Amino acid sequence: MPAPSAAAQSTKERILGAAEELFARHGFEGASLRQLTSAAGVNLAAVNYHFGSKDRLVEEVFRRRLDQLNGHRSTALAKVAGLPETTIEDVLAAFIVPALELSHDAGGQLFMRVLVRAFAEDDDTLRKFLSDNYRHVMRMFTSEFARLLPHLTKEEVYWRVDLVTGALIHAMSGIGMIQRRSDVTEHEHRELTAEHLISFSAAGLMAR
Amino acid sequence: MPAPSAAAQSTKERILGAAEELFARHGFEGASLRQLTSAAGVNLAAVNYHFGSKDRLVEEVFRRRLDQLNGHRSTALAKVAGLPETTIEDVLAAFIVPALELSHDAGGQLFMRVLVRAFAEDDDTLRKFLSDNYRHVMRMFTSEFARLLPHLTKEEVYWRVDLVTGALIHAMSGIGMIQRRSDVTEHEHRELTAEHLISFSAAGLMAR
DNA sequence: GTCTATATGGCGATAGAC
DNA sequence: GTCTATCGCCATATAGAC
Repeated sequence: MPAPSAAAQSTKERILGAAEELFARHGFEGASLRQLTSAAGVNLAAVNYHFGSKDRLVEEVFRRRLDQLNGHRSTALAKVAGLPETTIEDVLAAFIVPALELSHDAGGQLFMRVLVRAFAEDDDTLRKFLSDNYRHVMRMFTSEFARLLPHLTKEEVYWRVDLVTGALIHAMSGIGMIQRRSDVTEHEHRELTAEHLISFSAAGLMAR
Repeated sequence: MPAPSAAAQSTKERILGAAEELFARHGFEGASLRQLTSAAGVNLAAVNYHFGSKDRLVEEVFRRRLDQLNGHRSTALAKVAGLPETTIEDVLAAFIVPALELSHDAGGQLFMRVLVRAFAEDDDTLRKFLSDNYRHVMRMFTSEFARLLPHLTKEEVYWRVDLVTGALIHAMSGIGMIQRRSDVTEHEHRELTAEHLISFSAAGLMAR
C-alpha cells in the first residue's frame, strides 16, 4: 500500500473522483468507461483491473461517501441523543450539517447529484446496497425525533423526516432555483443553506 | 388527424407513454429506442418518423405533462391570489394538489421521476427548455407567497419555496422511505401525501 | 405511415504483451 | 500494474421498398 501523497493520487482514487463527476453529470449509463478513464488520465482497462466491473465501481463511489456521511452523522447525533435539554434544532443539525460538510470536498455536491440519480434508478441491487448502507443511521434519527415529538404518531414522524430529507437533497444537489450567488463564498453559502434548512425543517417537524 | 378513441392510442401516444416509463426507470441515456419501441409495440423507425430524434422525443414527454401541470396550477392559483382571506395553506394547495393529481394518470408518478432525473442532468438544452416552461408559473407562486409572508425578505421566500419544491418532488416521485402501504388505495395515499405536505410546508414557510 | 435492412460508431469486457 | 488490440454486442439514424 503506497503512502498517501498530496501531490499524486493513486489510480484508484483518480478513477473514483472522475467517476463521481461523470456519474453526476451524465448518469450511470450515460457516462462511459471511455470518457471516465480519459478524464482520470488512466488506461481504459484500469477500471476492470481495479474494480472488476463498472457496477462495482458505482458501488465504490457510494461506499466512500456514505461511510463518511454515516460516521459524521452518528458522531454528531451521539452527542445530543437522549439528553433532556436536546432540541429539535440540535438533532436537525446533526442530520444536516454533516451532509453539507460533505461538499467541503470538491466532489461532495456532485455526489449528492449521484445520490439523486440513484434514488430514481430502477435497479434493485443498487437500492438494496443503499438501503443496507443507510437504514441504520436513519433509524437512529427517527427514534430521536420521535422522542422529541411525542404528540406525533410514528407514521407522522416518518412522513416528516422523509420530507426533510427531500428538502435536504434538493438543496444540497444544487438542482433547484437556489444557486450560490457569485458574491457569496462556498463556505458562506453552506452556512446559509444550513440555517434555512434547519429553521424551515424545525418548524415543519413541529407543526401542530 | 384521427379521432381519439378509448380503445386505441395513436402510435405517437403509445411512444410517449412507453418513453415516460422507460426514461423514469432507466434514464434518458439508459433507455434505448429499441426497448422503447418494443414496449410501445411500434416499429423502431417510428420514433424518428414521428419525433425526428430521441432528444425531441424527450422534450415532448416533458411538454405534455408540464403544460397540464402549469395549466392546473395557474387555474388553482387564480382562484385565491390577491384575496384578503387567502391563507398560506390555500396557496400551497394550489401548488401541491395539481402536482399530485398528475399521478391520476398511470404515468404521473413515473413522470415525476423523469423530472428528478432531468434536474440532475447536465444538459443545458434540457435545462433551458424546462426553465422556459416552468419559470413563469413559479414566479406567480413566489409573488403570492411573498404577499402572505411580508415579514420575510424576497430571498428568504425563494429559499423556502425551493425547499417546499424539494419536499414535493421527493414525496411525489416515490423515491423516499415513504411508500404507499398495501392497505391504502392510491387515492387515499394521494390525499394523505397532500395533507402531510401542506401542513409540513405551511409551518416551514411561516417559521419566524 | 410502417416496414426491413443497413450504415456508422460507441459500448463493456478481456486476452495477452510488457 | 499498465498497455494495445480486439471480440461481440447494441446504439441512433436513415435509405428505400411497400
